Amino acid sequence: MTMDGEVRRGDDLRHMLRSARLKVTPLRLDILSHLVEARRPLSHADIQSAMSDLDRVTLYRTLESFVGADIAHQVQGLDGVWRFCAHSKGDGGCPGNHPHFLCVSCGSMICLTDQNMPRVDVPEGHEVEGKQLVVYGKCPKCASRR
Amino acid sequence: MTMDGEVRRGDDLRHMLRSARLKVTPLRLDILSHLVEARRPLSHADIQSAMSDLDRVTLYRTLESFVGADIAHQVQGLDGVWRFCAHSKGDGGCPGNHPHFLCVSCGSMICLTDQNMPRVDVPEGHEVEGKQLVVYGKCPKCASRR
DNA sequence: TTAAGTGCAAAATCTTTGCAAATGT
DNA sequence: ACATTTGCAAAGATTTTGCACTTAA
Repeated sequence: MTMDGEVRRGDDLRHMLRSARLKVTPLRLDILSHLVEARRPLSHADIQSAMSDLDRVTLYRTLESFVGADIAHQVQGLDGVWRFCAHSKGDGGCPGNHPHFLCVSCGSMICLTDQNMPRVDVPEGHEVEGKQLVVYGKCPKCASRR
Repeated sequence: MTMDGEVRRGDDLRHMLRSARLKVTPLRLDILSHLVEARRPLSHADIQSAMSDLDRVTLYRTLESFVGADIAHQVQGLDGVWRFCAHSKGDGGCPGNHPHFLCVSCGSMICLTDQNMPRVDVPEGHEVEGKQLVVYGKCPKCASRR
């Protein structure tokens, strides 16, 4: 990775936070960076193990602020675990609303950004605000080693 | 409700449990009855408040046994709360796999049994075992009282 | 300067585990 | 009779709250 690339990336992260009216702090840059780099939804545990001495509570609040400021969204699979995905634009990013795939064996989740959310009809009077579609099964790794 | 209806229903419940190779106990009949009558997914809390002096742990295990024996399925919305729905056949039942609607305001959930699950393409090598689609928004009650 | 963010301790919840007593088949 | 199921107690895990200290703007 070039130095230019790193600088660019850092600036992007700062910009994401600033335009979301969140203060730019080292910790937020760090957490956001992890989410963006991952390019897939990460669980609390994923982030914690990646950033060893990170306070649990602070992580809860940071992720909450990201979701609230709409620079990330949260999804959960059948396992009840929340996973967070940054809304990075362009290049493999995770911009909008799309289905996710969850591996029930290893717990990894990926975004299916090339798929659209289906149209669903709801009974008269119901107001739809959004949808969440999780496809679950085995990822290639877990499917093969069996 | 006629006496005949009640007798029939009780027999149905017994039959559901028996054919799932679960022992027929008063408690299971009671919990299953609630799920079947509700005709929509009920949360832990829903069931507990409906059955005042019910041991939490026993409820966990009972619901687990229902799901394991495949006479109920579990879904969760964006709120991270598990909800359980009985697989009662026919007449408004909740037999298969289908989308659900969750009211983000009051937390009630309904089955959209008239809608099919969408087809979703996953990347090469991924094995799909199932899907979960939750549409969220406001139910008619919560949409109107605003 | 000051409103927002962070770290630590502690509380409140939620979920699981172990085991003895009760119960369906 | 015997394997299941249930209720209680207690452990474990997860999530939230409060508050003093620090930091970005």
